[in-house]
Amino acid sequence: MKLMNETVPVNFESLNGELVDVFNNVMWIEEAALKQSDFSDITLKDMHTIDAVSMYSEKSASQVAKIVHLTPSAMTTAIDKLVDKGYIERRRSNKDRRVVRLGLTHKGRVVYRAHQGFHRDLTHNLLKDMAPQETVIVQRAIHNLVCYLANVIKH
Amino acid sequence: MKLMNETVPVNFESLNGELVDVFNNVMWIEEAALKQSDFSDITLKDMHTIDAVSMYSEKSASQVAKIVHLTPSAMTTAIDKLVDKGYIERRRSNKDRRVVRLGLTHKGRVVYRAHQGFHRDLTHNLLKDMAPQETVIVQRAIHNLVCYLANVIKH
DNA sequence: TGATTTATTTCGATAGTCAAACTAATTTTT
DNA sequence: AAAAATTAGTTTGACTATCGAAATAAATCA
Repeated sequence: MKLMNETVPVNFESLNGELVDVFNNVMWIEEAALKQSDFSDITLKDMHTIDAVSMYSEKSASQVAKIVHLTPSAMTTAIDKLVDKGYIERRRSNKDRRVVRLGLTHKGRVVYRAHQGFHRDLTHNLLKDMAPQETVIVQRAIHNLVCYLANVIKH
Repeated sequence: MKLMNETVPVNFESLNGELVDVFNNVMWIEEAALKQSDFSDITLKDMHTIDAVSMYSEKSASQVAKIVHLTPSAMTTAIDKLVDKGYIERRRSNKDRRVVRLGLTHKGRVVYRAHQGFHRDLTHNLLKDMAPQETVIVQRAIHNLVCYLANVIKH
């Protein structure tokens, strides 16, 4: 375990604690919000699938599987469910008839936008009462995190 | 859907995107890191249970269940597994013999500290190359988020 | 004491996941 | 051009996590 030293700001531990809090809870809160919404028939994981399918590009099933870290077989059943519930459409590509192109239905686009709204609210609240030059610093911090995580991925 | 307006910094969308990235990926990265570690026999959810049991307080099974958002029955089986694997100890309270007090074994404390280390690394990297007065701003932002999420919980 | 509440466990059902085998379409090799 | 290898997706079977309802056990209340 690392010990604190003098160069670390005194409230490192409290920041760390709040960060852990955020990570442990966002997912659950998002899930709970979804259950109380008009789209209670899908889970947060379904939501992420819908998000990966997204609005404007026609991604293949395996591309989406990769994004959400599911195996192709799990993706198949996930899509089955979302097709049944009317959020996603399957179309066999004419170019290469092995591939399945995925797209959102009207209902899918509605829930996609709602989910985007949720995330925008988070971002707005992250920046609450911040001066423009302060928001830049926050942005740098989040960017640090993204870079670090990207590095962890490629060990 | 909220529209952007002039008071919002131009890179709101990019910050929002990176934040979504972080939320969608931390969990998965944490899970993957765990699989490659010496503790590949537990999942991230197990890790969060261990974290909730934590080092120094003797929490009951249902308290831990509440923290990690599991039903008591699911908690029972989750604990069974972690007891078998040697991470957690069950002790019946002498005060009230209905309640099960949970504690970490030596192995449990080791993995708990490793997990704390992971989170501390995240926090360190969030603050990478930041001046002390900048870290305060970042802390304020994260605190905003915690407060917002706490509000969402109690609708 | 008997009834009620509380903490945990057991049981049965359901849903999500993976790996392996399989189908169909495409590309490469010979 | 036929055969072999590759690729995209699906089906199947096994396993795990989770929940809700009922069971158990202990404490508290009337």
